[in-house]
Amino acid sequence: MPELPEVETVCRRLRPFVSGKTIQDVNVRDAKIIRGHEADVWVQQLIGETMVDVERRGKFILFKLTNGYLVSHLRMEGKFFPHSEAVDPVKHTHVVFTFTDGTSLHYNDVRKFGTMELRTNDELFVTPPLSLLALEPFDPEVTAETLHARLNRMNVRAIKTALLDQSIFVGLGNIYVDETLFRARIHPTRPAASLSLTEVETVRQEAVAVLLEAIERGGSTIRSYTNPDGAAGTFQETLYVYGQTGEPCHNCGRPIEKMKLGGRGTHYCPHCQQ
DNA sequence: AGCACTGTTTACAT
DNA sequence: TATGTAAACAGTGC
Repeated sequence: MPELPEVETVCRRLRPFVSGKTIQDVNVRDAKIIRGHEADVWVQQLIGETMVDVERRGKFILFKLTNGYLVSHLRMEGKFFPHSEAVDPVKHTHVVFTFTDGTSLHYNDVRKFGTMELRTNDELFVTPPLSLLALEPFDPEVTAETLHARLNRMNVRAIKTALLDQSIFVGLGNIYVDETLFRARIHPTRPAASLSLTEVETVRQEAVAVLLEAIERGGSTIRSYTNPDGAAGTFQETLYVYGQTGEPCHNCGRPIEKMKLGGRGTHYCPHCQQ
């Protein structure tokens, strides 16, 4: 489901809801979601903790606790739903946080790919998964020079595959990487090492622009994504290539094509992206 | 009915 | 080491 803009939207919604709330109980209905601890041990560590803030790093949600962090990744279908009144869990509700004020936070995940794990303050950024991430895409230290140098070290890897690698560039997923490469007019199969410094700068700028515009629009709802209020995003209305197979290209009018690259559906304009 | 597809990541084989 | 493939799971659409 979510790429960086969707995760940012979720964090913005959850922040005012959970901040300052103390965890009274946690009901783990499917332990598969919990990583690093047995579920009962994990629950005991959380009870009594107060959620101080909600932060985002890449596509990860960081619930800042009185002691340490709860790190969560939604993967394909994970969703957090805040509830002000008691609500019964539904079929795909796997974790329920109940706060001392009677409100609750439900984690639903149809495919059960999502994860939650605890980290101490000291561990947070020096242990996986966060230690494996490149800098945030909006960080001024992410420059064409550093990115170009990194991409140049690769042998045959396609630029799309490289940009999806969160250790190289953070935040893009399958929708936004296709949109980025269309806007940059770069073919997704171009070897990453073949891009000039100028082309890398164009890609970087377009990636940042796409991510920021998508955040502005509350993300993209293609099939199942909603924000924690159940509302859809609107960025899907402005997609140029993702899911636009056969539709006319906004630049040249020729049909958008779809191919398979690295196991992912890949949308592009064969004329505008040479 | 059965197969291919899905917004992610990573374990494993080569 | 780096890269490609399969797998985790459930649902949808052809």
